[in-house]
Amino acid sequence: MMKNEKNIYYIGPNNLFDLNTTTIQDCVEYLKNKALIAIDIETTMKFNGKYGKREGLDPYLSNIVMFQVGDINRQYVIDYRYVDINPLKEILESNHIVKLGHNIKFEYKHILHNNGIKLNNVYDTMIVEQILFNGYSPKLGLKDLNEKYLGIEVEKATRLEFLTIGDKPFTKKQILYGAEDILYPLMIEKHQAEDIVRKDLSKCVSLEMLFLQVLGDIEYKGINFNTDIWENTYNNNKATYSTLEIELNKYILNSFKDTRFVDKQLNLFETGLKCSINWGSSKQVIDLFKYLEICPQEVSKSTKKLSYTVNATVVKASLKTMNKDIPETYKHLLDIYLRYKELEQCCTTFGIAFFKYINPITKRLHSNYKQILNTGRISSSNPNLQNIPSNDNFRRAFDAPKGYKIVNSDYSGQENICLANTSLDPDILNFYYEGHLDMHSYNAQKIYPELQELSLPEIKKQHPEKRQIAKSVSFALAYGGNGFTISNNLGVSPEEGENIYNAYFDAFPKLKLFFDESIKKSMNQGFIEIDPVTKRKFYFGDFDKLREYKKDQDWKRYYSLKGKYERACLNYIIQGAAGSITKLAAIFFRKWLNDNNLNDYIFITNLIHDEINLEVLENYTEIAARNLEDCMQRAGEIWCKTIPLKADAVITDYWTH
DNA sequence: TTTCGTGGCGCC
DNA sequence: AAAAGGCGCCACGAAA
Repeated sequence: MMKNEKNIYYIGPNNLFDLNTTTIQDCVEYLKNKALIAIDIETTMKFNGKYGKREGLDPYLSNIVMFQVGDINRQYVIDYRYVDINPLKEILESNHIVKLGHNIKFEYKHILHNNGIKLNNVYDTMIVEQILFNGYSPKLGLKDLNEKYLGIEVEKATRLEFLTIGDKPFTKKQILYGAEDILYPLMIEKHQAEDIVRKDLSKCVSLEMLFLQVLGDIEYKGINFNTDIWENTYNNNKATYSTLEIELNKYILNSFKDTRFVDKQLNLFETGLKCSINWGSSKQVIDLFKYLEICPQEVSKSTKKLSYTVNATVVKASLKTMNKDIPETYKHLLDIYLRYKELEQCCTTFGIAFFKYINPITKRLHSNYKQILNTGRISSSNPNLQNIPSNDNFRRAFDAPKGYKIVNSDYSGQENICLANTSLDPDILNFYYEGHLDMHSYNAQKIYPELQELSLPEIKKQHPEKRQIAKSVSFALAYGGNGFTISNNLGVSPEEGENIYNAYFDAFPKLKLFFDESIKKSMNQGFIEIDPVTKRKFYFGDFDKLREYKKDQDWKRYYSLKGKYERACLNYIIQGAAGSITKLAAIFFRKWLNDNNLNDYIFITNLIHDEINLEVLENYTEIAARNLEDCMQRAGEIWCKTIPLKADAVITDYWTH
């Protein structure tokens, strides 16, 4: 069905066109018994661009201008500036009527902000597209899907007109555009529906549609942020950082006066020498270290070539190996440089630049969450709240507002327990059955026969280096590493790396079998079934390329891509199950809040993969903590049937983890 | 001036 | 014949 003006009903003042006009009551009557309706809104800047690009997107900084709602036969275009949409409340909150949209988290937040209405039973064609074509890097814009499914080209200039529309009446073109924005997603849904069934992704879609509301709530509420504490941390770091920079400069001036690393200043006011190195530039520091013949090398992740590097881990390792061969003063230089680097990110990414993310209205941080990554996990941006340094100096700034407490809960050993449950390796299961806590010592004991007679605490105490090796080995292997990886990481011979690899899998033979079969299954079917509950999938989008490389005997590319896919086969099922579990836990918790009318007292403020954070009004902390743990454990039970997944909640004054 | 790729590093 | 998974943000520096 194509766009048809007869199907469009306008609700608002200024009936200037030959379009049907009607009332909000008629709209309610028409929609109230439908099973599926679509909604969309157009927004405008609220403060004339005072807050930059965010205006028009951020619910606190925008106004809704147009509100579109309808089904495939009839689309209502409402002038939100003049028409109260509250009569639609029951429909929007109904659990029986599906509200469909494209990126409907946007509508969810704006309608919540402007009308206090939380959309229920939502359905998002953008999220569905991601689920259906995960791995193919699908284009997700409504424009892209219109072209793909409907063969329709929609010009987007009209959308931009809304940003600055003010109180001007709609043009006919704008009204038609508004109607299209709900008609087309409804048509796209029909095309996607078959695919969902064919690919057995209904459960995944259901989970994500519920989880969408969780993210809507989190993004809208934001998280409390104490600028004084953050700034204090910054000032402390900055002072040391500057001191170290001066020390570095002095060192160069004293020791390398006549090199290209020192500029001679010849202006009238200053005479003397100046260190020309910008220590923040890895390129310039590499240049210096090469000159001193102390620059380590590493295979670059992007170019895959052996290149010089000042990566802190690599420099530290090289410092160890070079120890006797380099002058004391070089060691001193490297030492200062490493301390300087430690503070670099603290002063930039996690410095006062962070303040730009504070919402001018709420004074809180409202991160954007990307709902579905390849593995099924989520990501956070603007700001990224998933990579705040775990150091208290930073996390103290995420404290409780007055009258509130923070509740933090995380799964203990989430990915390890997922792996134990999917692989069912008896020796891993045994670790849990016997109630051990220290997985790395346990692994060390499995790898090294000489540790057989010791207890795990004894291993930790007497053989920390063997434990450390076991830790690094199990980490590498869970992500698809092999003997070569181990030898690289530990700086041992390839033979030794191979030995450790074999010792590890000799100790966990069922794990090896599970890994081998997972790879075989996925590589045969052309996709990874990421987890058995949602049946989320990752498709090998470049599978054709793989065949091509093989045909062309381009072995370099062939093995590179093949290896990448094989590693994904292992890693995605571990990360992915964990990701879905946390999503479901948050869904359960949101439901508990709704069922018990606790939405004004308890708020989810952040999700960090295996961790859920809340802000809770003081009287509700116990009940919130207990229920959060319960929701997390109930979600865990659905995936982890053999070894239970446990969550520990703490009630604190600031983010502690 | 803006845009883009890279190296580097924070988190799980 | 490659060689540990998933992200996002920063500064730099070259290209546009």
